[in-house]
Amino acid sequence: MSTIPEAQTEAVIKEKAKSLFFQKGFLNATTQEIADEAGVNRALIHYYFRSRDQLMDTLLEEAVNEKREKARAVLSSALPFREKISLYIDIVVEYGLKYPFLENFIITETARNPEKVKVLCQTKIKSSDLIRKDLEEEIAKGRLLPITAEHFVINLISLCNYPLLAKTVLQNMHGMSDTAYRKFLQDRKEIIYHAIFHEPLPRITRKEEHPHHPKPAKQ
Amino acid sequence: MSTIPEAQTEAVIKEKAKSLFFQKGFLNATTQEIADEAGVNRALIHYYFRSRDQLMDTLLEEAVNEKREKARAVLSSALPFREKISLYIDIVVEYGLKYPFLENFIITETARNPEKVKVLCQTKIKSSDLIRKDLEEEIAKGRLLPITAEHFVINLISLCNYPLLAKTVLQNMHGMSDTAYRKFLQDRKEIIYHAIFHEPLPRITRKEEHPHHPKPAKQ
DNA sequence: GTTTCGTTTAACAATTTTGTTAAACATAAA
DNA sequence: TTTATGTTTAACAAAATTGTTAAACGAAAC
Repeated sequence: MSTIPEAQTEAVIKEKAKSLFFQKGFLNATTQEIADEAGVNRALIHYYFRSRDQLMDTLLEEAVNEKREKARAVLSSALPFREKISLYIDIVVEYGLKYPFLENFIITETARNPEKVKVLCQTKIKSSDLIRKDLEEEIAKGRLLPITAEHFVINLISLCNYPLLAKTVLQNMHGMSDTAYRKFLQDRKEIIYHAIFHEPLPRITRKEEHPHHPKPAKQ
Repeated sequence: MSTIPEAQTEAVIKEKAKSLFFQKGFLNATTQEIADEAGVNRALIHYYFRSRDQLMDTLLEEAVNEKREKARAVLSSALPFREKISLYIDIVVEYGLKYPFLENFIITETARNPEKVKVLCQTKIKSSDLIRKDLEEEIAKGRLLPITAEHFVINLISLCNYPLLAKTVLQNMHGMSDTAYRKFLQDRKEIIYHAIFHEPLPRITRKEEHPHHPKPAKQ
């Protein structure tokens, strides 16, 4: 039917474009540069995505959905509140390590095109709504100082995401190698938990703990 | 000598370009768009700045220096530690209200041109160095839970800056008008102080407190 | 008034970038 | 082998963008 059907050119283009934007941070990459990265002819980008803008929209939408799903999965789980948050930090930081410039991309694209945000957010279940009940219970039990769910979540994502956004600056300012920077972010998992709850991470550090497989529990 | 000498075309271009990049968040603005914003002929941008890249470099350098000086002024003052931090939050948030996309610009430009960071940071007095002594004293006196100066500062600037970076997204997600967003950031001053020190802001809120005039004290 | 000199402008040139298209290509079906 | 169909390519066209330049302009000095 088609040439090299298993290569899935469309997916390759998206994958390499993601790499270019989200990992290498080249937010002004041209269609030619994307094509080069994917090792395909530039016209294929138009063949599959019609225009550069539509490719960008696709990438943006998928990225936002992916992040949203990650957040939703953890925050709406049945885990105890602090376990949830701990897991959330872990996942966001790990994800940020993989795609250091994703947040930057989201922010830049939405700034360029503010009406695009409405489409992205209209069906969005806000993270703050997902943890509001838990949070209010914690506060009622006196286990946490009063704070609104909105500010709580924004504190959390600020602490997780800013060091990713500022990667280049931080790395140079503190003379960190790439491995040193990774270590730095690993350390931050505990720091963030501490800043949020004003107490150390419970028990063992949870570096390898987040599940890649469905939970065994079901009954 | 010159046409409209008091107009200071060069300064107007820089000012309007700053407005375009830092306030409106149009990070891909062309020279034509900058010229239109400034109400001048596009060639003047080359006349004064030689190339688009050099204009960008100038803006970037000035922005970074301005921010650095603001931070340095507060953090190296003789105020008590918590006063310093409180003032710092106030200034950073206010500055962020004025230039919501400045951080974004810095991050994008340095990502596009990583060697530019070295020039910007080589003489930089790190904020973490400015508060290290204070911080260690606070910790030694048992008034603050142990944390490194680096993480402390990064927590602080993360909490201050991320909500500015994510302005467009946050505003749309929570359906905030511009005034509601300003109010939200005002509220955050206290929230941030609270997250950092695990206790409420001392005494009166300090909305109008930061001095625009030199301090009376001298002797 | 004219000269001078820095500033401003319009017009031009070169380059980059996006988007289109017709032809070439490869595979599967006939 | 031929045909049909979806994919890929090179070449082209159009638009956008940057950078240059010669001429126009305007205020101050002569």
